[in-house]
Amino acid sequence: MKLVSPGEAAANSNDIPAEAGEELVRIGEMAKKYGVTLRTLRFYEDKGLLNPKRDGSTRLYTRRDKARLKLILLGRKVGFSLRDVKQMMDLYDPSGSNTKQLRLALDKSEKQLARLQKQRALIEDAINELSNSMTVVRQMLTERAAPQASAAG
Amino acid sequence: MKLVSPGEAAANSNDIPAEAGEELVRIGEMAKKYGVTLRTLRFYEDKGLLNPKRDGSTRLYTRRDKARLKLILLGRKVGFSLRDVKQMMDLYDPSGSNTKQLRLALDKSEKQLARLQKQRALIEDAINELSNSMTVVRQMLTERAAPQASAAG
DNA sequence: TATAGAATTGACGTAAACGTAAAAGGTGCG
DNA sequence: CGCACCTTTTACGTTTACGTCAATTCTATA
Repeated sequence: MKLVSPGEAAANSNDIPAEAGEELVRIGEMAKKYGVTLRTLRFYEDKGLLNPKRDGSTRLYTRRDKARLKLILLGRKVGFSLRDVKQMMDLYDPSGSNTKQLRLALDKSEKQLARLQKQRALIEDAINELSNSMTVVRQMLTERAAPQASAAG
Repeated sequence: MKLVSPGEAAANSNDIPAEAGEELVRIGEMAKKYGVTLRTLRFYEDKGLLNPKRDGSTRLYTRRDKARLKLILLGRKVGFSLRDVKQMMDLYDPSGSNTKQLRLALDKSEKQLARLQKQRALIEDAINELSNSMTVVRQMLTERAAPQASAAG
């Protein structure tokens, strides 16, 4: 079974697999395409997030795997754990309305949004505290002559 | 050697240690006072951030330990690692102007501030992406009747 | 055919800041 | 006197998402 040679994923030669049109790529291509490492792809698979076909032992990623990977990456970007992502994806059923999946996703999203907002607040707090401290330190530096036991000991 | 009995740290009885005025507290008091666990205090000590006296094997925290702990907690609040905190505190010299310490602190603070601002940006990004996704999902839910292969598979 | 470049599985390592359990020694109090 | 409570040290466990070998096999190409 031959497939697109590395470096010309689009320009397919002859000798196309069984079903035409299926854009199969190997792990190297896949990794480059989405800016992740091979380790990451194998890890995701190990965690049940991806499920590429095999040609012998070689992984072959399909269109579906790409879609799923995109979702994973989006999920991670917005701060979901891989577990969460998996949970949501596992609910996908191509032959239904996926109401449950969508509800779960929405539910998790609301919670995640709350977490993110909380985090933002914490970070802004930290920024303020840090800025204040910096002002104090700068002060101490400009008038460095008074070895006041400022704090540490 | 007796010390303040648990529950009345301020109201000192007689039988004060050697040097008067030294408010010695044991680990339990200390932990309650600063809202940390015993484990945390021991951990900080193990990492060289605290250095309480001992009465036999019992830890006795002094005023200095309290000042240092305050600094540690502030440091953690603004996102410094314990290593950073230690590095800065280790430069403290009660008999000097501590210019080096202050410069290091300022230097680290600037970097940390940058990191925090970057994080805030990332979080805001995430919040936006997530909000958008939620809008889409809500849409799909209200008009759930079109089992479009939205994404996952 | 030789060799460089992919790919595979397996498995330990990492980072941070503690949590938690175990086994045992001190201490005040009723 | 005995129990409850505090403290000690030691040391493995936790969490998350991979990184980093290692040893081996496959494959493409000159």
